[in-house]
Amino acid sequence: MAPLHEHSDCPGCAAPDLAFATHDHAHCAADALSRAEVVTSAAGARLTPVRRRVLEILLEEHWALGAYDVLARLATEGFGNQPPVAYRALEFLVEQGLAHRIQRLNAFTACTHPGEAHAPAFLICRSCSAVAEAVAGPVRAALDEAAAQVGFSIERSTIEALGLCPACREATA
Amino acid sequence: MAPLHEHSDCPGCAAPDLAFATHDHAHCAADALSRAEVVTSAAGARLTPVRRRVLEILLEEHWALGAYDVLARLATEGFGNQPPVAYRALEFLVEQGLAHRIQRLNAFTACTHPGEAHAPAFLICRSCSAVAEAVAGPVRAALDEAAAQVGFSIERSTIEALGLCPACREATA
DNA sequence: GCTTGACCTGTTATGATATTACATTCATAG
DNA sequence: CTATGAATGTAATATCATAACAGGTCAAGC
Repeated sequence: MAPLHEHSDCPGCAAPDLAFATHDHAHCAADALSRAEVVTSAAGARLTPVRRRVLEILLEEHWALGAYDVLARLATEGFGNQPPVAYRALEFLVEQGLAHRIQRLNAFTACTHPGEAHAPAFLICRSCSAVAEAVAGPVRAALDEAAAQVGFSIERSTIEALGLCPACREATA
Repeated sequence: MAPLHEHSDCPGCAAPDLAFATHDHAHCAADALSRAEVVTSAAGARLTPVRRRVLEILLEEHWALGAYDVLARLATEGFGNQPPVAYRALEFLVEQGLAHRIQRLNAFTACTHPGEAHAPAFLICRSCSAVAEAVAGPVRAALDEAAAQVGFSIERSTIEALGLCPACREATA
């Protein structure tokens, strides 16, 4: 799929470490939303009000939200306030590649590169909680290689790192 | 730390894909236990009865057990039957590098290479539930490189792959 | 325009995983 | 032998997740 705008025009969108870089976040979020429209309609799926709203909520910040955090937001806005409401919308977004589940945090984050095929790796700052999607190609390749050596075939992978983002490392030092 | 025996003498222990290979499991488990004694005493820690028993339970099979599974076993053997009993022992084993937590499964597995420094990667068979520790050096190196590119410093990493082990892939085909 | 069927949303209820707080027991250094 | 810190036991509760079913929405085809 072609990007909806030239990323080289957009300082921030071009960065792999989007979440850690200062950038035009309103643009970043609006772009993700419009890509979401494209992705879902191409898949013959419907980006309904709840689903769209959940994505908007995830897009507000570059960190991960628990399902119950999302649910609380939804409830104040007139949507249902039972867990399945949030879990179903989140599951849909993950299936469509519009959001990711962070296993370490039992939480969800909006995808910063929707519509682009990628097996993501996540960098999670333990100080400010920001979550960035790293360039995962080489990591995934190394993992595939390790699996191939023992005859294991990988279907899904979880690659997450916990540590300090540049800004927090700076602040700590 | 020097290994407690020559692994080249031990078909199975030499394999990186121990969990997927047929091997002398009694030996494998006994070896892990004796290494555990060494590791804990070297660290000035105590391998108490509960802790030792939890490790033995994890060592019975090469798959991951939930904290409540472990707890149920402990309870039938006269140990406490409240969650903290299991969680504390498991936490201790993880701290000592004698067990690992599998984030994807919310479960724990005995380490197959205790006493050897390693940032592990796990291969989880979705069919037989076996969990193997893969050779993770190159994977971790690639992840470190990706993190370094954006100035992120990694403290802990989670690398897990879900798929089919050689035997189950064979059986499915 | 009606029907029908698929999908989506909402709710109840429950299950699964994990932690806090505090009381008690145990091992060991002094 | 006793003081001390570590380990264990227990109750209570917090947090995360799903099963099962009822009702509503919407668009395709008649």
